[in-house]
Amino acid sequence: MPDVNIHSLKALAIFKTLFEAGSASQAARTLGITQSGVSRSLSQLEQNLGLELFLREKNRLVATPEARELYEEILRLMGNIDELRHSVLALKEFGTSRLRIAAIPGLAFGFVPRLVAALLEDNRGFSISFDMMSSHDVLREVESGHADIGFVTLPVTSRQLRVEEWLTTHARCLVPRGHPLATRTAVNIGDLEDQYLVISNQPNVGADPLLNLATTHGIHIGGKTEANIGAITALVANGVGVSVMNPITATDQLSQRDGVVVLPFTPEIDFSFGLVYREDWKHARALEFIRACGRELLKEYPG
Amino acid sequence: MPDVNIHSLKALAIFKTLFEAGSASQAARTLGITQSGVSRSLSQLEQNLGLELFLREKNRLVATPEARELYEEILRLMGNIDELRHSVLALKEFGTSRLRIAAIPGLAFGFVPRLVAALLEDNRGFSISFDMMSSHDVLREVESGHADIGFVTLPVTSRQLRVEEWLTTHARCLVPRGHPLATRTAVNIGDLEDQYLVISNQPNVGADPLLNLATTHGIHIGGKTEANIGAITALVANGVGVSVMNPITATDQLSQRDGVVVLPFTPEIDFSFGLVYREDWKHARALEFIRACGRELLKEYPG
DNA sequence: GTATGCGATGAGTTTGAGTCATGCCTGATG
DNA sequence: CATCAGGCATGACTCAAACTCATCGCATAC
Repeated sequence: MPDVNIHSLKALAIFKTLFEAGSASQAARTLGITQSGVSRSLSQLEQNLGLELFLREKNRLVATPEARELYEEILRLMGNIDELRHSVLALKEFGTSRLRIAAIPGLAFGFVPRLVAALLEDNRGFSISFDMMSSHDVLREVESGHADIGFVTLPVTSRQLRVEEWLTTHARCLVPRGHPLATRTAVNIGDLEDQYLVISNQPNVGADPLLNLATTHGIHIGGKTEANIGAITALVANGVGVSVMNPITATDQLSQRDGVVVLPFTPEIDFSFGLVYREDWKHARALEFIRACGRELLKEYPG
Repeated sequence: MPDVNIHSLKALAIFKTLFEAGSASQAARTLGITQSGVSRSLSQLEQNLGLELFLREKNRLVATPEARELYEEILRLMGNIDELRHSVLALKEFGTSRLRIAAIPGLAFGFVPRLVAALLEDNRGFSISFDMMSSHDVLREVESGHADIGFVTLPVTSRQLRVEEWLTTHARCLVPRGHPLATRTAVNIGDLEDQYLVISNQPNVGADPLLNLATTHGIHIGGKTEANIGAITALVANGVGVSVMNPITATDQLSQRDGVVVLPFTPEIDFSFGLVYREDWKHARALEFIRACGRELLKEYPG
């Protein structure tokens, strides 16, 4: 029984051109080979597959329904090969074609998606997987090799990972438009006396820097709502309370939302985030590219 | 710049074996060629792709991370090629590798799925799409070429389509266990006097054969619920009423459901279903195979 | 009838995949 | 330390597959 051999893509490619061209002569011209080459390739392919692909009617080649279906299958395969080709290009250029990213929620709805878009714009060959998780889990994922790079808030401690600071800035105060504080040019911790606060629900509850700051300054707050960082601006916009958060996440979320005023906040609460990756990634050419994209991107953020 | 050529699958296959084997000599043994052939193929592939796939360390080949990624990509591609191979096999055997089926709801939850399973069991190369719709829409889909074959209740009229009767039988009466009629050995239309009926909600409301029969026999029914044919046995099982339906659909639905008794019904209400396909499909080898599968399947249904 | 375009095919040529023989290197062994 | 075994690279060669060339038969257009 003729085993369906697919030794040569060439025969498939010739068939594809032939099918598209409609005649062997035309296909030959397109391919830059002779008509006899096409004719031979076809008859050989037919023999190989055990399929009659073209009827020879009145000295013309007429595609059979089988040829039509095979053509579609081949189109699919060519697409797959194209993907492989793209992967190879990414592999050449960046040393990898697969980039698994883990990031904290504060960066996962704006900054990292934009970074991913920028990366893909330069090379469609990248196959990217992107997960959002807590800073601690980001470290674990990168350490264990389940992710290639991670974005975390600094400082972090990890013996195994390289840590690269990308940005250090200060937290801003988010105030609903119409709120008494909204007309100020800056907000001080003292202004938050008796204010209702919206804060991020971090895993370590006592670690919220704003609450700690309030405590050390003897400020009594009016109450607090903990929420996922992705929902905080929405809560602020709806007048639930005021919040203090890093300007990156704030900018990401406020780009489409009105009704929130962003003000400087004192005393300064440091916010620092960066990139982590395993030791064995230190030479990956992709890193340099990611850094460049990130630098470019950060310019678009205030501060 | 070296254009990433993927002329030969052979080189990729050799690389794959090499990667799996870990050494060129072993790969050569596996492939039944010589070590020098593998060595050449590799260095050529590396040149082609412009990638260093193996480091030559102390006279051993050591895979680079790039090689690892390429290997995974190649695995994927090989899988795709395998799919193509299967399609070709289906194409050889049945003249098609794609089968688009449209069927009426009464057959869509049991008979046709089982038929599809039987087809796939014989040849995994089939790519099947299956839709459920009204008998009228089935005809339209097949006529328009959106579906290759259709299953409908007969009789149908279509100038363009070939119609093939597969089974003619008589409708049965479905009675909830515990119902006064449940102990009978057969049910006559007269027995339905004052009974609550569950009937299929066909598009043409006045066309329900059971209701028509009742009318002509002067039978007064206690009431009726129209329901999707897929839900009728469930309604009967829960004591909503009795129903009369074709034995194929009944069997399909009752296989996992207790609480319903199926009885012969008089006078006989004919039920006939069959296959429709376009003229240009009359020679498709797949048809013969589908018929065989169908015949086999029908044996498992009662009478 | 002639010209043109298409496909098939026998004969000849080119190409490149694979083999053979060989050399180099390294790590194990006694 | 000497030897040996196993692994990779490479120059020279071989051979089959792929392609070209030349030519033929067939259909259609003018």
